[in-house]
Amino acid sequence: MLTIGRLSSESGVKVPTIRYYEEIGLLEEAERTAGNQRRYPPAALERLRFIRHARDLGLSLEQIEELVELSNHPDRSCTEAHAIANTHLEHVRDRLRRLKALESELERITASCDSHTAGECNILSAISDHSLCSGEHD
Amino acid sequence: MLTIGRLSSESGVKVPTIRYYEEIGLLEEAERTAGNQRRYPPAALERLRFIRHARDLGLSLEQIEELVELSNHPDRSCTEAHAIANTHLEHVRDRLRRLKALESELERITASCDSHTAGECNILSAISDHSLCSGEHD
DNA sequence: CCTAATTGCTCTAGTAACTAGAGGTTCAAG
DNA sequence: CTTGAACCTCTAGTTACTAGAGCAATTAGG
Repeated sequence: MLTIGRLSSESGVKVPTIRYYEEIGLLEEAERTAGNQRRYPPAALERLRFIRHARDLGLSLEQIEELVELSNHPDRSCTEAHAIANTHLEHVRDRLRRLKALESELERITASCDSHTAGECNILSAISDHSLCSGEHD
Repeated sequence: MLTIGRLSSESGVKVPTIRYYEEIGLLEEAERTAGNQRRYPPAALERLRFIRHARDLGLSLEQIEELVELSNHPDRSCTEAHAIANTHLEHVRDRLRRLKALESELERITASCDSHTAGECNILSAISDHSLCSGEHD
């Protein structure tokens, strides 16, 4: 059985975050010692690592909850898992596209100014003026 | 003088958001009619468009506040504006890098599964298993 | 001039995903 | 048995809004 601190250091998820996950029902409630402290079975570490990685991948807690549910029922179709992953991939690609447009625009903006007083600073006017943007962003 | 609704539709910023901006001091307090409704001078539209565009560029309200401050003092050095824009550009490039790593990983994950039950679904195990990731992400 | 529809007002509370801090308790080592 | 680290609960704060309740003002049509 692991303490919450141990679970935290092994999973890379902070202690208050673990308690938070329990609170919102993403993590099963832990057993308690006589003194009311949480003790976790090794399986909790697996689960937390799963959650952690999925978070790193950018999935929302809601999506993760669905995946956790799914892995609790190994007999169910994994179509949902595919759907979640694919939807997310679409999302990521979309963000990539918009970030690239953004990068060019910021490059243009920062390159456009070589003055030294705010009054003639092109950065300020470039930010005001959306019409100069080449592509659309966000 | 513009009503808040007009200001909203011309700027693309929603009405409650405009009130929120006023509340946090990002936008000057508007004049009021005898009946307590806000009325805005055309300059408010300029300002809101600036804010809107800066938000679209991904700047935080805090950063925007600095820029607004700066443009209120045209005599001051614009070094700060450069710093803000450059820092943000760095941020964007960083996110771009990580999103690309993410894209490859998601591609790998979704391509890896052709089963139909959650029990043998590679998506679920791939998400558990960070060690398969090629690059680091987030 | 009156009425109805639209737009406006304030206030509270909710969202995501945590994080920070207060104030107190339990545990493990020496 | 004492001490100090780790634990507990609870409240409130973060960012940038959004939603809704309940009511007041404005504007267009008749």
